[in-house]
Amino acid sequence: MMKDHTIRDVAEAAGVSTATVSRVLAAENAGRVSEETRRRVHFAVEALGYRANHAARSLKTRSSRTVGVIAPELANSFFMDLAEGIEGVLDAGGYTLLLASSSNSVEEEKKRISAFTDRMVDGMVIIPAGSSGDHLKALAERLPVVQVDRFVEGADLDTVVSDNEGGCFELTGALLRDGYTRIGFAGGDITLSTARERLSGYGRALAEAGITPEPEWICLGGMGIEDGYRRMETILAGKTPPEALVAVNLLVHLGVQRYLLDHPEGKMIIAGFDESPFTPFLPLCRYTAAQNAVEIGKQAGCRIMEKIRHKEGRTECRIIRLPVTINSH
Amino acid sequence: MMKDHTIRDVAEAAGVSTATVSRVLAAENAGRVSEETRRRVHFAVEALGYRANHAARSLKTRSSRTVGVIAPELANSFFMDLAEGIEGVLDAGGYTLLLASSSNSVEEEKKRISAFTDRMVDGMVIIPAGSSGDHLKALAERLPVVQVDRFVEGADLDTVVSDNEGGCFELTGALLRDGYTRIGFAGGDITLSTARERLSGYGRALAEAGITPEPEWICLGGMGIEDGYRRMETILAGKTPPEALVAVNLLVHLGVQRYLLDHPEGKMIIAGFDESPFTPFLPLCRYTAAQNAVEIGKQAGCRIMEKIRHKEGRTECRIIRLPVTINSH
DNA sequence: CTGTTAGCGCATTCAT
DNA sequence: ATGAATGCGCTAACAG
Repeated sequence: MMKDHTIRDVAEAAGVSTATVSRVLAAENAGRVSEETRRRVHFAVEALGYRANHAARSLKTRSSRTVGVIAPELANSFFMDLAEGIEGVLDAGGYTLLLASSSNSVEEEKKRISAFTDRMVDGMVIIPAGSSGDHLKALAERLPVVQVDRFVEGADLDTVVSDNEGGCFELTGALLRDGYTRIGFAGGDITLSTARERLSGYGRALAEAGITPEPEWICLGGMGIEDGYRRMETILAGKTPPEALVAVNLLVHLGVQRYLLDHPEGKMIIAGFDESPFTPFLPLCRYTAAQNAVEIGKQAGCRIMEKIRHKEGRTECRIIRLPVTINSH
Repeated sequence: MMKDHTIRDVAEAAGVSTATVSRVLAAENAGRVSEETRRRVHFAVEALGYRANHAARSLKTRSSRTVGVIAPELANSFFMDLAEGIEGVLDAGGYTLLLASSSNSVEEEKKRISAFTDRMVDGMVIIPAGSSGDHLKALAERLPVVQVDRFVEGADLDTVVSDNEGGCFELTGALLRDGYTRIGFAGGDITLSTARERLSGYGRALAEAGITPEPEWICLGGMGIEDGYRRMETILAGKTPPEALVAVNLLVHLGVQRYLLDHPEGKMIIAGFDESPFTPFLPLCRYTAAQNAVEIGKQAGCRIMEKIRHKEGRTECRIIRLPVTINSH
């Protein structure tokens, strides 16, 4: 087994000083070194199987060539598609991704942020767990931050999100064009910007059609499967239940369909935000608004890399909105 | 904005030496310090908002209190359930999880491993991307390693996996008890231990029932949705297609059902390994074998923590097999 | 273009 | 029980 070599070993093997080795290895920056020396150093590195000590480098440079990503949960393919999009960009830029879960809790999110700053990540991409963003604002004073998928109040940060309002407007519009007028909204947690924006798009579509929805057609709350299930129960309990429904996200959509599967007496046409490989099997699903999660991730990855590279201070923060695709089934 | 304080600042504020601060902060080990001093140090730490420099500590101790997890892909809820199981255990033990994707490539896996060792992770949990495991074996010489979900050849490593053989035996048995005798197997990549073991369980069930499957009932290959789709095409093209089918995993299962959705003339009852919240909507699905991914993760987390704590050298490696649950639909 | 030197912040002997 | 001194491996001035 090959002992761990240090930069000094490489220096000796190549017959140069450690500073020279460091210059050769320090990226393709302007560390002026003769071609011959460079070659010898590289050779020694190969021969010894040298790997730079990351901790020592970080200690010295106060940078770790990593960016931290915090998602509300790991077991959510939308978030992970996002993460993979980010990872691709970072990889290409020689950066490594650190991934952690906030378990949908702002408290946990704060802990993760601390863990990441302790590890001297050069930047962070965050899918905020909640709506309070003071800690994110404070964080952004210290290092590059990009928020994705969701907004947070009171912190103007670089942001990459889908066009939730427009998407839900279209989704609702598709149902309207099919002739439905009594359209409900199986909504979500309005402390999340996504849920608010989607509700807003739904509302605008109805308004433009001159329709005033019954209050009991609109049902808000959590955004999990169980929430969708109970939400459907509530909506069907109204006097004049809607004949069609817009679901705020995939999980609520799934819960809604599960309820309808268990209680087939309730008929309903559904247009749902988000898509999945399983969507073709959801019997009541008529339309979906597909987000391009990987692309969101890529954009976020590019943005964070830009900010890191150019050490952008508080430049005006950019907000990127990506379109969604309406599909019919 | 609060400047970053060092251990020296804390020492001064508390009127002690840096060595003492270090002793107080170095976990709850036997660093003998008087209660009074300890109190003063803690107070100073709080007052200054001191956070130890992780890089410096790692450089000195050659440990980072992190464990790396490598999954073949992030956007796979089975792997991420696993990861969350691991994370829970690590968290409780004061360790941090680093997560990376090998993109189903052994080459990428090697790169990730290097990135992790560079970062001085104290141990690694790996879902192997392929069947070649020399690099894993070599890795295990250097630090604690646990492989999960899948086996790798030629490296005896600590392992946590589901009872794939038994699960598939039961799954097939359930179909047999329903009276089906012509049962096919929409299998997967037999370089993966999971696919091999499941095939084996299927074979044993048929053998015990005295049934010899037609060769064309068994179809192997990739383990994605598209693979399942094409696999179904192949299986139905045989002279005497089976009347029921065991699907090696969720993705192949999904692909199979998608084919059958597009070609309703093919009838088929399906028993599939793995489950998902969408399973109730798969019309042809009769049985599933549900793995407890979170539990696998927990076990793996516990095992890696044990090995790290006790600096277990090459103790005999333990293989943990977790049962799966057969559900009918 | 290259070598010498001086820390980065911490844990850890070795004294006391 | 505590302090002083040393060095982990690396990069960044500063010289030459």
